[in-house]
Amino acid sequence: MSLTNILNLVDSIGNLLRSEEKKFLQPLGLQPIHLHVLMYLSMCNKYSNNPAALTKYLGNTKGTTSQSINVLESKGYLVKQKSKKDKRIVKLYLTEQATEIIKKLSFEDSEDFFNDRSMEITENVLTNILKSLQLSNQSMTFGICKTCDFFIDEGDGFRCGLTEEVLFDYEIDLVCQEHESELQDI
Amino acid sequence: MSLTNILNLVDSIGNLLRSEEKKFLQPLGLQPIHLHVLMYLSMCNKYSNNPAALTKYLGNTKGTTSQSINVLESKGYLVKQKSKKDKRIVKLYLTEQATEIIKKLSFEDSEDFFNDRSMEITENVLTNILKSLQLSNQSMTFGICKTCDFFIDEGDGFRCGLTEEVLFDYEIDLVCQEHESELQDI
DNA sequence: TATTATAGTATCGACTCAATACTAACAATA
DNA sequence: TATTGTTAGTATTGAGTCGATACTATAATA
Repeated sequence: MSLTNILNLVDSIGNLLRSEEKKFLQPLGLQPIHLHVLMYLSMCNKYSNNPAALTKYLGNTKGTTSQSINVLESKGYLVKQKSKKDKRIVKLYLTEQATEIIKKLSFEDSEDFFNDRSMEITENVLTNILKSLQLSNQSMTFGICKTCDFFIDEGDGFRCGLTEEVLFDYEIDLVCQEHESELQDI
Repeated sequence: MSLTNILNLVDSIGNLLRSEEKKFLQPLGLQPIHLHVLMYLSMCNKYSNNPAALTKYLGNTKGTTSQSINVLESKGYLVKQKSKKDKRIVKLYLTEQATEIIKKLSFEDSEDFFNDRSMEITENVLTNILKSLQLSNQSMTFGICKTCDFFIDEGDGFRCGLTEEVLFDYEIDLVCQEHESELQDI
């Protein structure tokens, strides 16, 4: 029972998921990287749906990211829109065509497969592993809004302590590139 | 607490590991796929260190695998050797140069980070997730020798029930392409 | 022996990716 | 306001991966 074992398992599951992804994407003429872009955009918030955040998330160069985006745009999976606040920034929005693909690839929960307590512990361990890896590599944390240190619950609503903006209910479960937090206890 | 959450975590950790891998591999002139080949060869047994098994494991075509192997061979990371039993089969062996790279990339265990019971449960849940994914996709299981249904403990030694061959101690922790097993209880 | 199946290779075109150089927009300062 | 530097993103090009196809060599089978 060691961290190495767990990381090897994570890697094996990842390999398998990617291998299955490939079979699914082939007929659509898409590459794995394109699906990762779509997945990211489907779960990130309004501060994080731009090429720069994608570049950090994917670990590619910005030129490479730019090309991946162009491919997806030309195939109708996303649309670009210049930010009005800062005209250098491009906002990326998924099309209906893209969200349908993502829906097909999401897993239906088989709740009866493991007991709740085991799932909870597993989720906690993995969350902490992810965070400690992110910390030790000085990479962006890209966590979920509501788990961020900047997140403020005002009782009658939510607010981001960094941008000072009000957050709608649906936004607090999305991934943010500005996410910051300490490790949780288990 | 759901399977989807856990798979998303697995995916995120996988993305991060790959992103870090890339930074490490860049100066060596290697691609991620090459590292996966080396990793696989470092943990597979004598029935599984051939291009065909690699092809199944990686989910690529055999032509693609052949090219990846050639790149690694030309850079001195592995050597080929024709099987004497079956002259169609090529055995792949890692060089010293390759094992050094793998050593650098393996994680040192930080045992104090999580408690043993949590780690054990996590490992178990992930193992079962992996197995059920493998089953539902009819993909090769590629499990560890000693967890295989063909594995025989004879008291004074070990044996493979499929090939009938005697197994040395160091072999029973290696990955085998012929691995078969049922799901474990948790 | 003839046929079929298996293991692996060679070649080529499509495509990804990194590197480089570039433009446009913003920010800071004098 | 003009200057300088920074940030966000794009365009181009060359190296290299990958998949498809066609191929050789060996083994298994009828």
